[in-house]
Amino acid sequence: MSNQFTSGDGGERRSYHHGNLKEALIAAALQLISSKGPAGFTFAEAARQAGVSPAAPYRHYRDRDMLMADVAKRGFDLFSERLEEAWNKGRPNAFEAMQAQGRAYLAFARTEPAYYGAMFEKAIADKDYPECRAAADRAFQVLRAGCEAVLDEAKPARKPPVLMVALHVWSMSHGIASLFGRGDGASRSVPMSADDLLEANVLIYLDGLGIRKG
Amino acid sequence: MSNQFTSGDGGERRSYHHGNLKEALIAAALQLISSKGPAGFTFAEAARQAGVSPAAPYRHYRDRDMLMADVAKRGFDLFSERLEEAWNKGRPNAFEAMQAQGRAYLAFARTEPAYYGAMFEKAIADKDYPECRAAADRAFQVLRAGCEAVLDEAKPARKPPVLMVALHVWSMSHGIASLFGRGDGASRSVPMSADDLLEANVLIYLDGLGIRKG
DNA sequence: TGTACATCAGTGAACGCGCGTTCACTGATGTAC
DNA sequence: TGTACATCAGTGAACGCGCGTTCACTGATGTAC
Repeated sequence: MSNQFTSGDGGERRSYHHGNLKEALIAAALQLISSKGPAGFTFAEAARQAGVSPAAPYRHYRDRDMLMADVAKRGFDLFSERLEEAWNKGRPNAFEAMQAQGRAYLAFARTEPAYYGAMFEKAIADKDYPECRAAADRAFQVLRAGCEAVLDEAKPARKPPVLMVALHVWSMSHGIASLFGRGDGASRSVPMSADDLLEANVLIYLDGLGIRKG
Repeated sequence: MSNQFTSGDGGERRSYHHGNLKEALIAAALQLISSKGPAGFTFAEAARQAGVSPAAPYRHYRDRDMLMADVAKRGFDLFSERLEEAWNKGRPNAFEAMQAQGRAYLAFARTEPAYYGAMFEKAIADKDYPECRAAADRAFQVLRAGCEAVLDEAKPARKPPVLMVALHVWSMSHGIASLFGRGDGASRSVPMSADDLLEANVLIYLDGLGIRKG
């Protein structure tokens, strides 16, 4: 199967078959979501942008929502990778690695607002898309594993439930990302960067758990 | 100006003039947003639900987004009221009052998902709607005042910047509300209530600031 | 108190548009022999 | 190596639909005198 799609975005094809339509649809969806929000993405326009008739996408996705769910699923997969990388197997130590993970969280929301929007603002119920949900769960497990390692390393006097800590870290990250750390212009302006805000929040929180740097 | 709108939802009018169309449009918008999300709300359907021709809303709002912004603005106003009530002038003490405010935050997101969606997920830039933005700022000031009172009451060894603390409290609340505490079914299921999660998060955070109950 | 009139808040028909989706179809590709 | 054929991945025309918005209009209301 030779790959005949062209490199540019305008993309006139040379052959009857596109050769890479699925990927092109995902790319178009991301571009549309990032410029007009998850609600502004349409099947028809994605097709147009991929240089293909409006019926073509149906060879690859059952309907519009299925494509949306696939975007979200891929977003979660990429998100997991980024968090995993940042975690870097807990080096140099769990405490530092967790800060890096927090920065990676915000970096993802900032640099991939389209994925982030598809993941958290898609107007479809993820219970109808098990693959998407599973990918989301995997991403959460990465966060959770990090929290567990931090607790194991620090051995605070009273060890809190790992799940609770992970949910807290997720909430703090997501709260800051959605209020102040979006790549698009929708974020409120405040006199601190989202990164600084999250780092401080997590540090104070860990302090409250009896965990200090070192 | 006699008020001739009928009590029921179906609402057949008796006269040529509606008498209360603006309010009816807001009500319809809320109902639509809560059942189909902010993106699922249309001007035409709001008119239909108010029992009025599709041209009528233009007597009250310049366009669809203007109505959306008004819903968000009213949401922020109501939100401010609820937070203010819960704060109850800092009684019995600032620490307790802040917990009550946290519960009120989640209660608002849970019982008024339509307002909450309009406030935080409307796909319009609030810089274009100064009244909406001003209402949002007022709501934040309520949160901020609460944080300031808590700091004043507790006088921790090192007093952190009030603005930072307020942003943290807002982020934690919003993070938990949007991930776990929506009124609609979109929330993930976790083995703790959103209320418990937020209370614990704030307590641990305050502890980290050197502020303890009492 | 009655009446003329300005203003307000609706009507309803129409417009152009883009959407999702379907259909019978066809060009290109890969494979069996 | 050549050929017949199944399958795959497109086309393009068409459909019904609901949307936002506009227009000239009209019924109801409030007010000046």
